[in-house]
Amino acid sequence: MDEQGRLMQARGVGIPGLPIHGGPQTLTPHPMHEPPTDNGEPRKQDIGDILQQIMTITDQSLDEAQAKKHALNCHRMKPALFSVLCEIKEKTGLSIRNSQEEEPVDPQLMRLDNMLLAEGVAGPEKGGGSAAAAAAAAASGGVSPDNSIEHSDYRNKLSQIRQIYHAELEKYEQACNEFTTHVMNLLREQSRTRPISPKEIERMVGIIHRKFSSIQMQLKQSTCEAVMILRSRFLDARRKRRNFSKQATEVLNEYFYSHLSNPYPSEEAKEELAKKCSITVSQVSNWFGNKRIRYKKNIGKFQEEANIYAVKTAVSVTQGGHSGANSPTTPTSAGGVLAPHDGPWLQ
DNA sequence: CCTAATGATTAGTG
DNA sequence: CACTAATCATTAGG
Repeated sequence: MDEQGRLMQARGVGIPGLPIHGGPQTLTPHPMHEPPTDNGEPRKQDIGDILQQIMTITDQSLDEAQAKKHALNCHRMKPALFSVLCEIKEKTGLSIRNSQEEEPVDPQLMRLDNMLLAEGVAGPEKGGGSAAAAAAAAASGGVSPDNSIEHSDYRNKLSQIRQIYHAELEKYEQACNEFTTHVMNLLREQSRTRPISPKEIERMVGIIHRKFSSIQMQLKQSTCEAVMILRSRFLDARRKRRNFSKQATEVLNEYFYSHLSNPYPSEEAKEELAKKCSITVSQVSNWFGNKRIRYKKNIGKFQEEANIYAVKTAVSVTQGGHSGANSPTTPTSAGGVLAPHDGPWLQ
């Protein structure tokens, strides 16, 4: 028991180089490396007393402790003692060990940052932002419908998200700075009454920053989510499908039925049709793909439509000169169905 | 509501 | 890569 008590005490203040005077008289330590100065003993005694007071201060009543604290605080040895204790804390790594400096730049955070940048949420201000967003849409979406009407809606929503994101980010930043200065002030304040090394403060600031950056990551993550939802809601044309204008379908149908024997527009023809209908080339291709398959699947259903558009005579199809004598008569005379049976594309 | 029409997407093919 | 065929998701209309 006695031994254990000694051990505990020794563990508490038993610091190499700082002899203790708390134990039994018989146990006066005599470190070998202590310089044999004449007045070494009184000084050691002095420090030992201070330490003893510090150790017992928690056992005392508040008022009494307050007075003792004050007395200790004003002791001439205090600064030196504190600096020594700070050094010891550093050396023993009492408060370190959680400083995995240079954390490997969390790959997930990188991913989020890159994505936000690509979406134009994080990057520079307005102009570049929307351009970046459009570029990203074109790059990943493959098809970038420049139908600006609904696109502006998308941009509005995106800039809304961005606004919120930046506001939140700034709020976090401010809160972080506030908290940091608060903690620093607190530590500085405390450093008058307990040994705190500057490095410790530095480390504390680092911890705070890491914590806040993890909060920031949450913000980034949810922002990314919001952008993704917006994307799928507005840019996925499948969801936001708009029928082509009457005029556009007219142009397309005209081409289709006037080239019924070979309804495969060349790339140039597609480009021209796209321009005329103010849609993209891919949309033209989609339209023709759909039209061909649906026409073939049920020719009867399209007869009426065919007759309407057939009044425009085919121009130079691959070689079909058969319909030369066909004059554009009144639609009522088209009771006899036009025969599209010459389509090799029907197999 | 339901259904047909319709533009877009996807898997599969050459 | 262009195309077909099937399918999805939305729109228009009864």
